Amino acid sequence: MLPATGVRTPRNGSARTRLLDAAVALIRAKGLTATTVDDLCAAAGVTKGAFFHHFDTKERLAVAAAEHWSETTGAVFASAEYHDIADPLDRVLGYIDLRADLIRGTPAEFSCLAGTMTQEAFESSPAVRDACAASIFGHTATLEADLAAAIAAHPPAVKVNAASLARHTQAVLQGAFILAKAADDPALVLDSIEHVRRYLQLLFSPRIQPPVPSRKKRP
Amino acid sequence: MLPATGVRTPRNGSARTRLLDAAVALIRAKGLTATTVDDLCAAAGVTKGAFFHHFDTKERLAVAAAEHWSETTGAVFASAEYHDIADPLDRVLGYIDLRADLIRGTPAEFSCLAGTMTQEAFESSPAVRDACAASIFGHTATLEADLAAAIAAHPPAVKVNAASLARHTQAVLQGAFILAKAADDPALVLDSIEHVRRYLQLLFSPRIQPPVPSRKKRP
DNA sequence: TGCAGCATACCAACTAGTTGGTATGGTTTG
DNA sequence: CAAACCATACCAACTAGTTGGTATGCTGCA
Repeated sequence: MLPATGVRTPRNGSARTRLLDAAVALIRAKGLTATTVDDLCAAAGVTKGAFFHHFDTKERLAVAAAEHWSETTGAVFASAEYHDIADPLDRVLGYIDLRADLIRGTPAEFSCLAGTMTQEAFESSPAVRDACAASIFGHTATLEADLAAAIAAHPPAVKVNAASLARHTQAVLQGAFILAKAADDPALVLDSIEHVRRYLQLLFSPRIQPPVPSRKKRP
Repeated sequence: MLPATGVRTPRNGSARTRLLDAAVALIRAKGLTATTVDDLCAAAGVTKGAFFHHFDTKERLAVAAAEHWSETTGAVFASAEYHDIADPLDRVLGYIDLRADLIRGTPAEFSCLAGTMTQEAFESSPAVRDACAASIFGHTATLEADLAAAIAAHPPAVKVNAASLARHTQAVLQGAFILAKAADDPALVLDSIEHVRRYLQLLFSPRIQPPVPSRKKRP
């Protein structure tokens, strides 16, 4: 017989997962500090006892939320179709186009949890800051491989670094999220995505007189 | 004789200005919500009575801080030397280089107050969000004129919009601030600045076979 | 003398975190 | 196999401290 207590679902990790999902949603909308433990409990449909059973402190929850965020978004990109594209540059552009496709709904729905939390935690909470950094730079790492391959396959006229380029794409997205929030207009994100896309195309497209490498070592 | 009460300086707007300066510093470091009224009063060396004499609510202070930020930073850019450069594209690049020069100290010292506050206020406080938007897009407006002139003087192969390009440069900066905060490394900002700089150069540099305008109107 | 520009003292509501307890399912032991 | 034992998951009520905000009074200047 099922107990009449309602929400009770003593299944493994139910309350924990609900709290993490609530954290992602609330922190993206209101920020970390403004999201109270009571807010989180109400949104997840659990009590404070449950909260502090799973997380020692609110800070620990924030760290766990960043990890949760990395896992869920990581899964989305890992299973995306652009990986199947043969040319590495096209793969990178496929990634860019995917990012554009994901801009739907309100800023709170498409913006980055890690980027949002970083602003509030970078000076006051090293643990949260590091978790955010792991999320952001863990993501750039997935792009970096394709960019390195693109550089090898289509050497740009200018010397560029794959890691730096990967980080730049993330910076553009993070910044575009801020402008979109300020203007309350998701279209601004698409604009900036178009600009990085063009930057990559210009960078990798053959230029006037590509400086033919003299190849002294092996004639 | 100076009163023994110490900090008393009843000069015009003294407490108000000190509160605004404190707000800029504290909010950039800790965020808006985490910065308490008591924090602000302590940093400014005034009491709560003074605070609420000048600002009805904490939200009003945040709005005033955004305006204060616009004024002080606006003055810096308005008096900058890059305006003297003849060529509009070089003027834009001069602006970019100035932004790079301004990256000194910690992220809390060089990052943007408006961008930081936007993240926390965009859903919960329209007044603050609008003040941040005014600050950010007011700044892009100053760049937009030079970009429009650059487009006219050096027509890019691809059709680009001056306003969109101006916003993109801000997005890059805002996003780079976030990455710098996450990694605790100001150099990441310089990296991204270098990328936008190169984007602009590639965009405006003559391409392979610049599509000669047919000029039907005036032969 | 009136009023801008503060200071002091205070408060109600909220905050993160605690306490003591219950329900449930698995594991050990007689 | 069942009773005893125990760990996990959760809950309701409480607390010490903090928060934004208020009420009221003082003080130097125009």
